[in-house]
Amino acid sequence: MPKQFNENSPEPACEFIACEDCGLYRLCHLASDGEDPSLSNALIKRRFVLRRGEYLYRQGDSFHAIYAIRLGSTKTYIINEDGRTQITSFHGPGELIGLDAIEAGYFDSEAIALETTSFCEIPFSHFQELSRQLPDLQHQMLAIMSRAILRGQQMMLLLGKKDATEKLATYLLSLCRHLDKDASPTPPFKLTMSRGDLGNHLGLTQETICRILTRFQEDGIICFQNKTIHFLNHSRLRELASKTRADR
Amino acid sequence: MPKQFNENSPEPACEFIACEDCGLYRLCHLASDGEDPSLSNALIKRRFVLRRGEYLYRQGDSFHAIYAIRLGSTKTYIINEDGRTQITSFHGPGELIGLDAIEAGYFDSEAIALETTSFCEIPFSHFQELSRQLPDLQHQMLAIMSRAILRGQQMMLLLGKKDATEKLATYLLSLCRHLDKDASPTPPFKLTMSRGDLGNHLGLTQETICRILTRFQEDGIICFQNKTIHFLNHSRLRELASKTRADR
DNA sequence: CGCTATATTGACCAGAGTCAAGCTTTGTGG
DNA sequence: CCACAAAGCTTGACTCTGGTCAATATAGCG
Repeated sequence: MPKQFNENSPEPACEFIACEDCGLYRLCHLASDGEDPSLSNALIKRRFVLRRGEYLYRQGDSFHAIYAIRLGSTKTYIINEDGRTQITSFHGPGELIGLDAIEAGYFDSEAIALETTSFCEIPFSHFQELSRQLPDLQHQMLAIMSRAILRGQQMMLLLGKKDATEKLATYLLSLCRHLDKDASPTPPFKLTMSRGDLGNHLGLTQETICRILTRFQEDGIICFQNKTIHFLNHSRLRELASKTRADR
Repeated sequence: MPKQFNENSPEPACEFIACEDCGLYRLCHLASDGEDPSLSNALIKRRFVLRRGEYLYRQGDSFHAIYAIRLGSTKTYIINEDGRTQITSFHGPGELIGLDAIEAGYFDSEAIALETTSFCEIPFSHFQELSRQLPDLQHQMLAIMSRAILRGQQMMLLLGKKDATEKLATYLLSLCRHLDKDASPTPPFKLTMSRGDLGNHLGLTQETICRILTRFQEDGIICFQNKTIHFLNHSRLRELASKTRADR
């Protein structure tokens, strides 16, 4: 039950991601900047908000739109026949969700808001119509999907070849990329997912996540208090993310 | 150094995959069946053959084409900073290779022939030109990439949540899908990759692969002799591929 | 202000990795 | 065509990382 998002709501607009920083920007920009000004805003149908725990879509839902996060975060996971789940990605502002359902026409995965989260919805039919007029739009979409495939491959490497310490260090580093570079120590960062979710995503248990976070803190690499985390030593984290040693 | 493939070579043509069974079919078919007959064969630039161990492309090579396998098999892998590799997929007849390089414009992965392998090459520029005239071509490409993303997600589930037995059973089952359904026992199937490669792909060691293959044979599920394998009990394999038990 | 979900920490254990030895297959050159 | 080398496969013994189970502690929520 997504409720319509009110542009004039009391929520602080400044925290929303700027369109220029959105993964959709090159799509939207092409559309609104095209030769025909009537294309303006043709891509985005609506914006809406979900609260923590609400589903963006569920397994079996039919696919008709892709989504971009304006503010907030989600987790996306697939479900095995026996009920086990694998969180395939966490998404934050500017990231796209739903690309995996284009072929089948329905979702095999589920997406849930981890906190109050605001989305842009791009109906796939809008995208298809527009892209007949703007071939570059097509290319941008291919680029976006190509990037999603690359991310999947990096995830396979992490899950298949890294030990627990490397996994967590790698993930924490990927969070830093979104933050101000180089700044060390960084401003506080909020982990919106639970330890269990983080473990699930990385192929570990929540207990292992706890233990390693504690160790990183003892070693002065991070400083955390529940969900809030400071990164104190980026370069050490980078070393830990891929220890040099013989190939397995 | 790919050598030009000779259509009139003495190799048995019957073993090549039929175009109708190729992952590219819907692309090629659209192109050669379009309203403008001059589009015929505009997609495929050439066909060529690689021998075992020869590279289709290497890390850093610039991207200009995607490839379809006509006959044979390849492995594709990515390389971590520390030199560890993760085989992200094995490809057989009808499958597409190179989709991960579209965004960057160069390959971050490498692809190697596991045996003598014959390819169709589709220059990406051909595809882009044609797709301006045939919007359906674009949609087919999105579908193909969407499927690649799904495969990646299934791989994450396998690597992150399954134990060694389940991993191998799942992989063996995926091989069966390509074979004649239901037939049990199936005709002999050739594993073209080494035990080490198979282990690498599944997040295991070659020793573990050996031990589990031996166990499967003792249990009458498969029968193998070196690289040749017969599937004797599909349903048991299906049970092993996802043991019912509590979610981790 | 209690209740529930989440997080932390410890003790113990098992699955898969490592190391090592021997075997088989494949490929090469004489 | 054979001999030898190299690569790949198999099996066993042992180790160790990270999972499991369990007991608190803490945070967030109504």
